[in-house]
Amino acid sequence: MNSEVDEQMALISEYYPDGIYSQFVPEQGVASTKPRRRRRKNKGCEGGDGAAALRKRKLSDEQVNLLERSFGSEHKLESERKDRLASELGLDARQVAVWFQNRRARWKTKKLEEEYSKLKSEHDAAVLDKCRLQTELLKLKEQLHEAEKEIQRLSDGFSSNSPCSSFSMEVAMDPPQPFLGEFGMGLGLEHVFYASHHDNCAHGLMEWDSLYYM
Amino acid sequence: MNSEVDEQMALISEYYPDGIYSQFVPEQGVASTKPRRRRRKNKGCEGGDGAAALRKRKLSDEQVNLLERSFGSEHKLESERKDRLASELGLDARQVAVWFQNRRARWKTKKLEEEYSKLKSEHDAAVLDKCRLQTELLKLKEQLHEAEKEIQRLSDGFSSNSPCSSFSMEVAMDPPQPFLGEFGMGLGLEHVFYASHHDNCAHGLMEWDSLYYM
DNA sequence: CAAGAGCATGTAATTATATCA
DNA sequence: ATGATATAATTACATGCTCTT
Repeated sequence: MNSEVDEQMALISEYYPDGIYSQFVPEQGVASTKPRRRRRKNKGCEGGDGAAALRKRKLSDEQVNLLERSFGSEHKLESERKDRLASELGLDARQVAVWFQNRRARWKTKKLEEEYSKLKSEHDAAVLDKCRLQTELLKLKEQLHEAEKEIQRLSDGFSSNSPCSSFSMEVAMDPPQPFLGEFGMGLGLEHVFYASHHDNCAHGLMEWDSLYYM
Repeated sequence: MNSEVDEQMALISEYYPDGIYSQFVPEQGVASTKPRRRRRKNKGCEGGDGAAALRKRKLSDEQVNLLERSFGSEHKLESERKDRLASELGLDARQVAVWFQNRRARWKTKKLEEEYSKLKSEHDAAVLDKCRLQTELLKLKEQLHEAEKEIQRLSDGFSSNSPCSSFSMEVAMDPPQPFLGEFGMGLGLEHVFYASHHDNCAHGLMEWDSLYYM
């Protein structure tokens, strides 16, 4: 019922005459100084089948499965493994190499996404923690203030002073002390600063969606 | 001296016989459930040039520039703009659409990387902040403790009690109070938890590099 | 030094699916 | 529902880099 009319339309796509790569690009006048071509093995038209050099897209599930398993055990691909896989799968060694390159790229992207999610949740937790700490801090300062008043009251109200007490009165009013010197700095991504993003509470809880159009 | 020879290369690569699309995918005996394909315009042979059906990879700088500018002003692409661009550039409307699709994908990836960097620095700053707060908190608790002792000493040493003082003695010993209920939850990426990663200080300052093989 | 292999990255195109007017 | 557009995933290719022979 799903409008899947499969009337013939051919998915081929590419055809390598294997001798035609004419250099002329008719329009699009560019200098085209040198037609130097690199590394263009005999790929394509002498593979195994007499069927003339048809690109075949979409590897089969089995092929993908094996490739995937192989990738799972090791991302790198040495010649030997490549050739073995190629013959096992009935593919070009070139295709196997390309597949691995693309797979690595995909893996990297996915990994970045995962890391982003992880970092995001950690960050949110940290921000919440900061909130909690700040609240607690405020409460403590208040209590300390009360305590000081109490002390003042007690020591003033009765005698003039109380000996053997080295209690200092300058509490709870210390400046925020800079503290951020050098740390694990400047190694990973290019521009990772410790810029004080002055994120007080209630900040930094947005979702990855909105920043699409920016 | 910077290997920036702009020899542009002019390589074509693909050749659409534009009538030959045989469907058979010779070897690779897989089930190949359905060869269904979609939408195969008459592309290629009606562009502007009389040169029959040559696919050229690598759009020219001018073409890319215009596309890029257009993309810059708006990521979406309506029919009208697409057709206009296509004719201005001497490209297929299909190619313009494809270019925009790919461009959006690229943009998204880049954006993710940027967001990761940004989030990372914010996170690091937050962790440092937490450290600072915890230090401060400890110090305050200590001071408060001292104050309590002082109060104890004062109120015990002299009279029995002091009136009009509602000072409570159970300070600085409050439990960490859970606090994380529901918040800005479950909207962006799939799995963003508020899992308490029990990250006390000195944690969470790693770089994006190591997690390659994991 | 040149040639070649492997790899990362960028780009073009295809396939598949979902969505919307 | 039919067609156009969007996204996501794939396949392939080009190119520049590094390292090795």
